[in-house]
Amino acid sequence: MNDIRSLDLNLLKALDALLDERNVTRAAARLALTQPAVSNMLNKLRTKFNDPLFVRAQHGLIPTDRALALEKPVKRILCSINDLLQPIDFDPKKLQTTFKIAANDHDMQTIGLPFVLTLKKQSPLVKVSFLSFHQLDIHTMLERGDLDLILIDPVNSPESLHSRILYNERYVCIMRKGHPAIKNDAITLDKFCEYEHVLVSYMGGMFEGVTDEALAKVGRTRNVSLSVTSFLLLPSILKHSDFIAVVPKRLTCHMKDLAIMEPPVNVSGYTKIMAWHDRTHNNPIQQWLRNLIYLQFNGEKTE
DNA sequence: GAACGTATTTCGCTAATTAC
DNA sequence: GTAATTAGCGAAATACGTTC
Repeated sequence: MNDIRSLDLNLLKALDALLDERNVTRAAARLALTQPAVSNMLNKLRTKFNDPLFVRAQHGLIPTDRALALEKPVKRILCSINDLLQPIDFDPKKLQTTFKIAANDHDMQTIGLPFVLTLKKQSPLVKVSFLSFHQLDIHTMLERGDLDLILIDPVNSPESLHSRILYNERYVCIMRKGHPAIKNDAITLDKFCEYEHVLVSYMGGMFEGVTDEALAKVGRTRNVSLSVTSFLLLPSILKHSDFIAVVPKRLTCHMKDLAIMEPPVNVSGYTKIMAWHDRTHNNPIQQWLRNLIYLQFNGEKTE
């Protein structure tokens, strides 16, 4: 009988895992079953949907059009069921879970650190895993539940995600205290362009950024002679050299022993958002997590 | 109707086989 | 060689009949 009475939800979980993994062995590992058990479930799914669903390839399985058509509805159904099973009221003190958040290095420091300190006071049993999102397939990881949340710029965020603005940021200029370019606790545009700069390029190898765009507008250039992949390297570089850097203002909270001043050119700031998948949109624990992060920067709960 | 025993079904395992 | 499928098995769950 091909109706809901004969449908085993575990078969949908198996189908979901098979669609993600395209491999019976890996799907079985994910479901904590043996490979033949999942092969058997696949056979039942084939009967249920009257379609082969997957055809064998040299390495793993290739989904049929029918299987691909089922992919999104199945994920949506499993997500809804998962939400149904979440407690309406939960006690943060007893909550035992791991939140997985992707962010760049300076967001881990400026957003992640204060968030974790607050979180641990409210939920001592919770674990947090920060992942550097560069070179990650963010959307797939969010869809599969390998990530809960990303901290990102709106321009780089996939459109299909839900998002919320955390804060607007502006840039400041930093260099070592006693730097020869400093005069009256400020720096002139000429001095700014005269000295060598260090720039952070997460993918590596870039020597131009928003500051160069701002300088170009006023017909000037600067000399970026050092490119690094992490903001965390900047303090030690700047302390022991005459390099200048332009960095997000929030980052300088952790750089008290450096000289911080307004850049002599109007560098556009940016907006930082958190983004999440529809899968977790209505999950009360995830909503609580998002509010906790939001409250780090904004006083009022609105979600 | 409750309790019990037996038959049947379902599920997941290991091992062997088959397909790519 | 790797990965999927099949066969056969045991354990657990479920269905059903019998007894009180």
